[in-house]
Amino acid sequence: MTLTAPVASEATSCTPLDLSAALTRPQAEQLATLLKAIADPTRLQLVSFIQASNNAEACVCNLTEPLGLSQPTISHHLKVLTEAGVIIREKRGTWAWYSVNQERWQQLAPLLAS
Amino acid sequence: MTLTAPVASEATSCTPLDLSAALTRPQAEQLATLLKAIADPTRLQLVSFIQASNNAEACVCNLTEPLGLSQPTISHHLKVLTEAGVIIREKRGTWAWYSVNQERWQQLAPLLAS
DNA sequence: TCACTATATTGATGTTTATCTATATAGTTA
DNA sequence: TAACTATATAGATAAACATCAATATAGTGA
Repeated sequence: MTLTAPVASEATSCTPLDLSAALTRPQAEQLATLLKAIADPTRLQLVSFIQASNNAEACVCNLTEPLGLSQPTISHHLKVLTEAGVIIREKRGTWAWYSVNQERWQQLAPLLAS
Repeated sequence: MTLTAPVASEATSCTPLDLSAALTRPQAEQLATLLKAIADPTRLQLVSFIQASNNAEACVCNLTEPLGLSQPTISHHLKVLTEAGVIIREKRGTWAWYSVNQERWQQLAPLLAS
């Protein structure tokens, strides 16, 4: 004889939550994708460095040296940020100029204040 | 006319950026730690579920079923969120009640709207 | 005390990710 | 054309992480 499974209506057990106002899985996944893109110290510095540069744009070679990482690693991080829509890539000649998507970045401003 | 070089003043190498206004490494690491805590769809839903519950607090057993994950996994995620200061843990009897750190959560509001 | 319940911790496993070196691609200029 | 430069991609590796089953801890009540 096996033990009885927990009864759903048991008085002392947990009441189901009303989740009609909560984040759905797709919503949570989409938001997590954006947050993952910036949840890395190197990528946060990359965006900050681009923002702090002269015309609010920078190329890969500007960013490699101050971060002390290899060029492919910087390119990789910039790709992640670009695909998340946090920064924008514009090719001019052999250079790739990156600028900050201000609308997206402004959404993150409240978090940066802490 | 010839194609635009990067900037007339610099022919070959990149001009160093002025990073005096940019995020320092320790600042970036601290912020990344907070962002990592919420950059996960399950943890975003956990916070949202707690927020949506009756007194804006929930215990582990409330959260296990709607997420379809094991109890140890939920406890693990709640620990990550607690250590990041996103939620607050209060033990009452055998139950552990979790509530949202409203100040932190409000900083996310602009992102939730997008 | 003992049994039951709620939650936390441990240890293992498969997946993701940050990083490198090596190489490829593409634009510029001789 | 070839050489040079800036950037991207491929492949490998080690670390971090999400998850589970099993177990430990701690509170409650008979």
